[in-house]
Amino acid sequence: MATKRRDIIDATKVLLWENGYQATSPRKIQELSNAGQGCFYHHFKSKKDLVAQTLEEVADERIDRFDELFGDSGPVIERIERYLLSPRETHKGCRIGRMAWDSAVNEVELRRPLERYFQHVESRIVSALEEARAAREIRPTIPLESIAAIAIAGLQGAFTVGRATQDPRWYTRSVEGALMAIRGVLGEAP
Amino acid sequence: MATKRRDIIDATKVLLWENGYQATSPRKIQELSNAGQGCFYHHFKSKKDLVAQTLEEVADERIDRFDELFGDSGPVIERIERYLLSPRETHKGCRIGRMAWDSAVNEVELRRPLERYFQHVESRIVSALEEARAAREIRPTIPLESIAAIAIAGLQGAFTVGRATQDPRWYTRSVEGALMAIRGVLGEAP
DNA sequence: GTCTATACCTTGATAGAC
DNA sequence: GTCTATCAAGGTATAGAC
Repeated sequence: MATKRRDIIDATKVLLWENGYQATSPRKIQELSNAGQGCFYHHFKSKKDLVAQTLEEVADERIDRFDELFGDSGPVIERIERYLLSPRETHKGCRIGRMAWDSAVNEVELRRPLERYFQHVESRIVSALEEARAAREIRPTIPLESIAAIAIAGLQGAFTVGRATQDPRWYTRSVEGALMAIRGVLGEAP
Repeated sequence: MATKRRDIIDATKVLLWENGYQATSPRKIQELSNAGQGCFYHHFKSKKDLVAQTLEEVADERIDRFDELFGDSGPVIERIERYLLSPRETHKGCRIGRMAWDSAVNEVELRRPLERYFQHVESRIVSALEEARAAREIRPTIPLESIAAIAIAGLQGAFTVGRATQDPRWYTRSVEGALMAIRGVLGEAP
């Protein structure tokens, strides 16, 4: 271990996902990473600075994970399915979307990774739909941006109702509903 | 003004919606409602107790508001439209769903009103769809519970991405996408 | 680069006067 | 029912030794 900078960021990732921005204190991060006060403030000039750097890493990771799931070929409905149906810790929610409901979202530096993530996912889904349409694989009955929006918001909303009710069936029903709806608007293959 | 109890609850509603549970301190509530420490703890035995009572009221209000929008007759798609397209303060989100991303959700007493709200909305939408199907107004191609789930999760997710990006277009696109998808699976009127 | 000590503020709650 | 005074604990950050 060259330096504790990495341990501090890793501990922050855990706590952010578990408890959000506001409830993640420097002290708790220090305890989890076994770093002292001085060490912490040597590497990061403030809690906000640390979290900004951490969220950029998290966005990178989640973007990579999305790309891995979504792939770059195959029937578009299957690609969307892999994104929506991949196993999740449903009660914890999306590492990125979760941050929208914290004071984190009020700071530009903390919001930027969230924008970047959603922008990426949206544009990848839309591109895939465009290719499928060009290849006559689908005959969508509504705008492609709307289809992507259903997938993305459907998943994020599934997390919200799942957490509010603490009942994973609400999550499942929402995600599967979104998927069925998307199938419905993709149109018949010729 | 007989007692300050009401002012305290009203101030709590404002602050909860604005900042969530964790960031809403007894002190800030006291300032906004012009009540002292003693007064506060005379009426409520703790912050959690106050918030539990406040959230029950908020759930009642939002349920009433939903019923008002959704109505009890007319084409079911129009009723769902009124729910999804009613004007909102999109950057603040749903007074109820918002609480799912706060430590509030870890306490049974605080979670109960959230469950009650979502349960109500879900069962009303499903009933309306059942009636419409019985009346041959619609020929749904997917389960009615799934349709309701798209509406509910679509709206909640729209709030999340809208807040994460701070761009109301994401909200609009998501809500309208959900609506188009629902139209797509309702089937043709005979 | 890492540690301990320290400082100052906010939080959530209690005590006791009026 | 309402007020002010007070408190212990934790949040965020700085100072200075090693």
